[in-house]
Amino acid sequence: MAAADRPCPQRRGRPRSAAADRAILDATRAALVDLGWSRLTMSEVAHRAGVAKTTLYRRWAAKSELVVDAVAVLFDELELPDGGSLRADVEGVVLSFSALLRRPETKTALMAVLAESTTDEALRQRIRSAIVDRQKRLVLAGRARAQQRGELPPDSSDDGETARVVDLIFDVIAGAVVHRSLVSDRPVDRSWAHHFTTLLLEGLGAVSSPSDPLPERAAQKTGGSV
Amino acid sequence: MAAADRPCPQRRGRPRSAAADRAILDATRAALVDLGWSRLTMSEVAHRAGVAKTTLYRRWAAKSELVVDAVAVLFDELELPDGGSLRADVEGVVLSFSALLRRPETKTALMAVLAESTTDEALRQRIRSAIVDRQKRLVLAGRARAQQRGELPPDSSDDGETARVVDLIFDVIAGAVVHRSLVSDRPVDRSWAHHFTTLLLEGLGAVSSPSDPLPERAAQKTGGSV
Amino acid sequence: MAAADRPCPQRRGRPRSAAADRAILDATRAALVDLGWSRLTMSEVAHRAGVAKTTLYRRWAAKSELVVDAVAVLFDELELPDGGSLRADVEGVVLSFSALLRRPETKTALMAVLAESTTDEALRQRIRSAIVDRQKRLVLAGRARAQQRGELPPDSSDDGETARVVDLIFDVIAGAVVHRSLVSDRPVDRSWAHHFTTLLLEGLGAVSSPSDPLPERAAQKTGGSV
Amino acid sequence: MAAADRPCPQRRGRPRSAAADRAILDATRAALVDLGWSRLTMSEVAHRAGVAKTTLYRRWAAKSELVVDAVAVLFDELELPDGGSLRADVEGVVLSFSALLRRPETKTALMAVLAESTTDEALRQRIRSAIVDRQKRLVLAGRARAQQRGELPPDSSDDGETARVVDLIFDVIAGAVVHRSLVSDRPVDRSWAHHFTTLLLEGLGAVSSPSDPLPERAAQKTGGSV
DNA sequence: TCATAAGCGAGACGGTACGTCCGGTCTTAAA
DNA sequence: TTTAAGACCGGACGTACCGTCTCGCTTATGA
Repeated sequence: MAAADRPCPQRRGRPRSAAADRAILDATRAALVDLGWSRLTMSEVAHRAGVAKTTLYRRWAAKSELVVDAVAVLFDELELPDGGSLRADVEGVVLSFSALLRRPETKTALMAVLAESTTDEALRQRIRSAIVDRQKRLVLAGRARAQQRGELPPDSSDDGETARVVDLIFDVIAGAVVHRSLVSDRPVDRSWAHHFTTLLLEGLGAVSSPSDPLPERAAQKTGGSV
Repeated sequence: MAAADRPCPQRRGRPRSAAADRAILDATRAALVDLGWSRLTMSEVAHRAGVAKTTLYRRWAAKSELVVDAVAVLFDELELPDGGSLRADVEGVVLSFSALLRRPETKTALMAVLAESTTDEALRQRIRSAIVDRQKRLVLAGRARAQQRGELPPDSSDDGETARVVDLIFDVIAGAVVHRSLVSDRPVDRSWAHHFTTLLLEGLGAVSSPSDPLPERAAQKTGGSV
Repeated sequence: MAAADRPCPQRRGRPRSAAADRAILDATRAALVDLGWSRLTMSEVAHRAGVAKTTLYRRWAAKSELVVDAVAVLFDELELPDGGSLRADVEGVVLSFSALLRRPETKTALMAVLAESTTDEALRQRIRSAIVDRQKRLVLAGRARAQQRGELPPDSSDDGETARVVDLIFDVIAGAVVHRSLVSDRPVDRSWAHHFTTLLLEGLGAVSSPSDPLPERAAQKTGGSV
Repeated sequence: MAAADRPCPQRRGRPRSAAADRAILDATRAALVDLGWSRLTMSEVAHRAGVAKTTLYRRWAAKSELVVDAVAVLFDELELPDGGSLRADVEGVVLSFSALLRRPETKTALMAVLAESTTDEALRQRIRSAIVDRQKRLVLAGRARAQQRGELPPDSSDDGETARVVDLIFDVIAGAVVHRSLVSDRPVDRSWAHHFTTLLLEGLGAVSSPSDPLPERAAQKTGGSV
């Protein structure tokens, strides 16, 4: 993203240092771990990266933009290994997403840049394109697999309809995990993931009745049917 | 909350001004609207409230604590009017919660103090006791009504089980609305509320099939059954 | 001078620290000695004085104003001990003025603030009122003594005439000493002072003829007559 | 001076552009007029000259050296037209020197480089050889003419004695004019030049008595004898 | 009743970080 | 090799807030 505004491969004068780019983003993540968002300063990042402040400001206009780029790559590491069933896939993504949110650099950074973005339209777009919208690929992948398995009906002919459903599921899964982790501040463990998945797949009735036992670990491995 | 640390009803010397308390909280909300979180300063609040900075710091140790108290009262204004059905109640709370999150003072403040709280245990507790946990009353009320109507089975004899379910539903509803509003940055309108409620009540299958039409306004008023 | 803008002895709020004033001016002089003008920084002065930069800027808007006030007091230490004759008085003031200009804090500061003042009218006035005009007292004192001794005719009845003459003598003496010391960069010693005084008192002819021997030290002590 | 460090008339590779030299010195003078010394930057000079900063630093190591070279040429333009008498010659040089000091590029530059030179021996020598010592030619010329006219006795056989007198007169004339112009900040006009010359030629007594009327313009043209 | 204790507005205090600017060096491609 | 362009590191700039402090003053008791 930092390099996105280079109009041509070689303009004139000395080109920007790619090593500096890397060092800055690494230093930003390290500083986030040590200091959190509010005590993170541009000076500190520059110092840790062995770079002058001007070099930093040449690339990123504000702390929030720098942090978005620094943590975006971590979200891209999320994957959706095939668990063999829709339930297993949902539980898997819930657990791996919550593991990501437990990392200090992501949890402090994510909420902070979102807060910043409420009064900064450009930042809002940057967050969505660099972090949020990219993760919908996980929902799309899980949905496609479930359709192949016959667990879900094939795509509607209406593309808008499909997008609406994907967005909805994305907001519900991501929102629930974020809220549990960072707002309610309680652990997203196998048990919670199981009950959440039940609610998602079967609705409120299924979790309100006392008949949703947490399966044995062995049982989970084979994957429960929907 | 500001007064919570008074050791006895009346110490000695001049008592603290209640008018100052009010003026400060009002000024904080107004400044949040105008400036957002990151440009909000203690000096600005003091100036707007017509109060010295010392008066402010005598009551709140940090910007984040002040803001928590200032916006907490707004969350307490959330209510759950009886919509006649579980579906109507859920849609109602979704829409009124999202309306609250559209207010500039809440949306900028909520994410910011949550971000702050990731590196501040005391603040985390303050947020939970002043804002988050209080809203579970809405889930409890809706659930009780639904049980009275027979839409949900009565409480399990296991209190832990009940708390688990209430927490889960709370995280799913609140998380989905917050994510939709502040992260995906898309509107929580009647249509979205309807589809979300369908997902919550009936599970993934119900929203994936093309048979979940948004009812007419009139139809919604009478409330759809589960 | 720094305190000159206090409208009343005690306005409101915490009064400014007189100790800080003193520490800053002392630190400025010390830093001038160690660093010279161009490497002198506000940060360095603040650090040496054990004072925050804000405290500095609250009193002085710019480095040049600070330095003017810091060195002005040194110029006020110049005195004109009665040497018994006009010649002795002139030689005395030449030597003590040149001694002052040999001090590193004055020689680096004086030219620098004068340079600054060429593009800053306010600074120009500050320099004149704080440093330059005050030294005319030396010319006035020497002139009065010489008149008492009968070495010079009494004041003209025309005040403008008197001021004109005083200004002229002041510019010639101060200018010659400054030029010799700082521009030509050669020493102002007893010998130079003697010949300069001869020129001043008797005119060009007296120094151009080879009949102006430097008197013995003993002879100078008793003071040569004009 | 800029070219003084060329080891041989034609090194190897592309020769330095003489046009760049001229453009840089012109730009320096122009920038001095517009900005004064302290706001003059190397970048600004480079930009105005249409030259890269490297080209500038290849020729001058520091701002002060560049400025010395840029203004030195202006001082070389001073001349001493024969006024017919020693008095006329002195008044003439006083007025033309003060006219030079009224130019913004000289007045701001001269004091600034002198200030800089108080902590920089190399610069001090550069200033003396490029600017100061060259002007003694004016004193020498005036003195020679006066000797030819019989207004002054012929040179002493002692060369040191002669140099001492020339230096003294130079410091007195230049110092007085600089001090009047830049320190006292008052005009060097015909009247001041007349009284100063009287003091220089006849000594203090001549200006202290009320008998030194400013001659009519016509009278001055013919030139008063000493 | 009046001393005492705490509150109050004001604003100076020592700090820290800001984002900008400049100095002087280095690295490109072109000449 | 020099040139123009411009990125690089370093560091000072002057400003803005932070949270604390020191003032003179006010307001309620409780001795």
